Amino acid sequence: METSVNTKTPIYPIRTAAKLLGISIPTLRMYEKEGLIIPHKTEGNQRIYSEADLERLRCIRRAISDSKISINGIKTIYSLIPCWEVVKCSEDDRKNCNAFQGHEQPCWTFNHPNTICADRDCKECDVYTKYSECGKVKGLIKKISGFN
Amino acid sequence: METSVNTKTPIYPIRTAAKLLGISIPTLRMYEKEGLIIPHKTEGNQRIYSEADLERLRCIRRAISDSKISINGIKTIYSLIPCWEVVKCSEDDRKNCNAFQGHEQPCWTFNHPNTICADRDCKECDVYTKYSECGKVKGLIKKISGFN
DNA sequence: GATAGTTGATAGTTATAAATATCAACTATC
DNA sequence: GATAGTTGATATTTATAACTATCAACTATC
Repeated sequence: METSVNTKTPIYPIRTAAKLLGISIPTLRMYEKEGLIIPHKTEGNQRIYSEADLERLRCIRRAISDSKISINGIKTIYSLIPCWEVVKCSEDDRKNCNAFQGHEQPCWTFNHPNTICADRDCKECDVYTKYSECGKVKGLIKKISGFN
Repeated sequence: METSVNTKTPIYPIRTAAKLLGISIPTLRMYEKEGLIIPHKTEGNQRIYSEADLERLRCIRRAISDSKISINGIKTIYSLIPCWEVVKCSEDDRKNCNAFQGHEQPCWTFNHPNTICADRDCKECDVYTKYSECGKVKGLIKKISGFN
């Protein structure tokens, strides 16, 4: 168990995060509303970002600014992540899962009643943390088909 | 072997296709330049579209106008289609294949020297014809992981 | 308890992707 | 061979997604 400060420790309030990324505070809130990012929150509901969150956000910014992929495009790409292979959910889970059925929203933006994910915290889940960019998504698709 | 006129038979010149879709001729040319569509061509290099082409284009239009996915987003999504599972290419093929490695362009926009695809006509390939929309792409990803 | 920073919401701005218009050179059809 | 339609290329327009500013109500820190 990691106890010291690491890349996942939330430390930056929204103003600092925005400044480090070179964007405005409302933009950060929008990315969250769109389901691209899940920052930590304080008891008083204030957002705090970790170094890993910033890295994820830089990745999102590259997709938007450099690769010219729209936010809805990014959401759709995230929705293609084969999450069922990552969390190893059951056939019943998949039947009950809106994320498995759809292709508009990332799985972590859904409620998951009656699935293995119901008890889990999406922002700690590998599906959310490990496949933030296209190359990694494609890498996972290759992997589940037996290749690398 | 199908001999009569079917959905894949090229019949519409560009003006007709544009009118049927409610878009301009330059827009149709742009979609082709971006690699979203591969229309048939006459001996004199003029485009002719089939009913299947129109259906594909309607699907692209929905992605852009309704789902708000940018053209580069659509290209990226197409690049995630696990084509290697569809054409059953060899490990050597995959090593030599820019489509397998990348995630910016659909595989049918690449030259495929030194792969099984070198001899094939991409616009007849299942990769191009069968996975024109997101739901179908996700369906294929599910399938190769053993589910439906 | 006063100051600084946050919240979500709405209204407004801006940057630019997507679409169109126009062109001279070429192809098709009668 | 004349008319209509096409080609690719470049320049221009337009629609709007992405972003920002501002607000009163709330939270944090001294």
